[in-house]
Amino acid sequence: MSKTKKSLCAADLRNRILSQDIAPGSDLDEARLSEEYGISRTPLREVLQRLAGDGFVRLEENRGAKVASMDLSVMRVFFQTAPLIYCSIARQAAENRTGPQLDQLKYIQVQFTAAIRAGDTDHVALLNHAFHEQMGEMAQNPYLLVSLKRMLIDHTRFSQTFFRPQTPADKDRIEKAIAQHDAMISAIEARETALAIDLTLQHWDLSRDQIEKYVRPDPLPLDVISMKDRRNAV
Amino acid sequence: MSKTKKSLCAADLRNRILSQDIAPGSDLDEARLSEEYGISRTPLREVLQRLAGDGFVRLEENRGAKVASMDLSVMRVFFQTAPLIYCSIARQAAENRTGPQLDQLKYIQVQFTAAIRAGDTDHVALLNHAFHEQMGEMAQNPYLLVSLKRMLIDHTRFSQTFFRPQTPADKDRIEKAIAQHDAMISAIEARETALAIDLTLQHWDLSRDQIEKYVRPDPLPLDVISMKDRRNAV
DNA sequence: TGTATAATCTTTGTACACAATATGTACAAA
DNA sequence: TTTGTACATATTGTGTACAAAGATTATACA
Repeated sequence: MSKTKKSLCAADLRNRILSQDIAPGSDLDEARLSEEYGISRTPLREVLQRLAGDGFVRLEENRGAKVASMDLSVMRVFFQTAPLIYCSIARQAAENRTGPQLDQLKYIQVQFTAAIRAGDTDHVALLNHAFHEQMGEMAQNPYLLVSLKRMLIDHTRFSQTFFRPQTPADKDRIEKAIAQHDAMISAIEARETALAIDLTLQHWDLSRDQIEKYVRPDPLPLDVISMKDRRNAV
Repeated sequence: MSKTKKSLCAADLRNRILSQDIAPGSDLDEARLSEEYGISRTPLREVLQRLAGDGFVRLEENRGAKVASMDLSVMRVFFQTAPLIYCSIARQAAENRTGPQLDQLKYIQVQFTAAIRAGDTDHVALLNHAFHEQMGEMAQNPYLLVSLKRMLIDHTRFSQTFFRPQTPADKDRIEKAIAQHDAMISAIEARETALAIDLTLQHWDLSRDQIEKYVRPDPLPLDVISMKDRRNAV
């Protein structure tokens, strides 16, 4: 019973960090959290240790746990490394996947699509996360898997806005992402390694563009008058 | 004071696992270890949680901690993945290393060489481990670093025999490894990326051959008579 | 004698109390 | 106004006791 509480706590903290419900860099108060989740401080601390091991939080001596930060230097490395890891995973997923793993991937994709159709934006990002984590499991490569998991923590946090469409163009991009997932499933099922890698690169390009758009949005108008001028000019 | 005891415990367990003083797959008894290191079970459990996060041990629900196993399937993936990770790390180490990091690498190499000259085989493997971990730090890529660390855990355990030379040929190989380390330091210092990668591949080849030789040793003689026959024949 | 089940023992998990350390605030001195 | 120090407060770290789960042994029965 209390085991459930503990794993529930771990899962909830995980999701809250991924969805930026708890902001990067923020402090986690042991006493508060242990009360919130109805467990004692001892097991809560163990949960934090595990989250630290998986890279969700960072433990500082006598200063408790902080949510993993996302500074600019990390972001640079993220963009640099993502294609390598994602493609390596895709290759091995196509080569090594098992039947049950594929079924699980399809099941996640069904939920993912349903969440988008239902406008359940909070879950969409987490289900997208689960999709790519499942691909990681399918690769059956524990060394690359840890890298992938680290990347996904940041990727999911970066792409929070991706699944909150504002414009029709945003909705198109999401539809494209769904289609790419479907295509990846087919490629992996057919063990078409080269295709799986190619689709992964396309999927990455789509996601990267969206993240860049979020990080470097269109500048605010300089002033109202210039806006009017420009509009008249057009 | 007790903080020291705790980190000492963590470091010692780490080293004992790396040097196979504690065998892969073996159980770790909390009560016994906490007594052995003079700390209470609570902090010891935290140490184990951390080691689990770093991939040294594996925690099982209500069954405590076991040292990470090394089965055949893992080994296959290890050989498959090592060049990718090691070369990626070498590239970025050459590109991103800082001065102090380089100094640290040189310092480790001095200790490494000295330990070999002194025949201090126990420490040699750990210093080799430290050398490659430091290269990982220099790459400044947290995503790849976690992969590298996982690889190094297994690599160090695999190559226990490497640094216990039996034949003159073994000693030659160790000298070659020292020279390769030195060359890598120079390449990284000069930021010669391509050279660093090339040296890393050579270093990997050397290590891989040695591991293979350990895993698949020369077969025992079928019987004494045949041995004599063969010797006379030669 | 072999198997199933109960009792016992061993080991892990949790709660809580207390100790150690860090943080914040008030006040004094430069 | 700024800097340094002492004290109060808050938060984290550790030890111990107890609860819960697994493993083992003993015993009953077929």
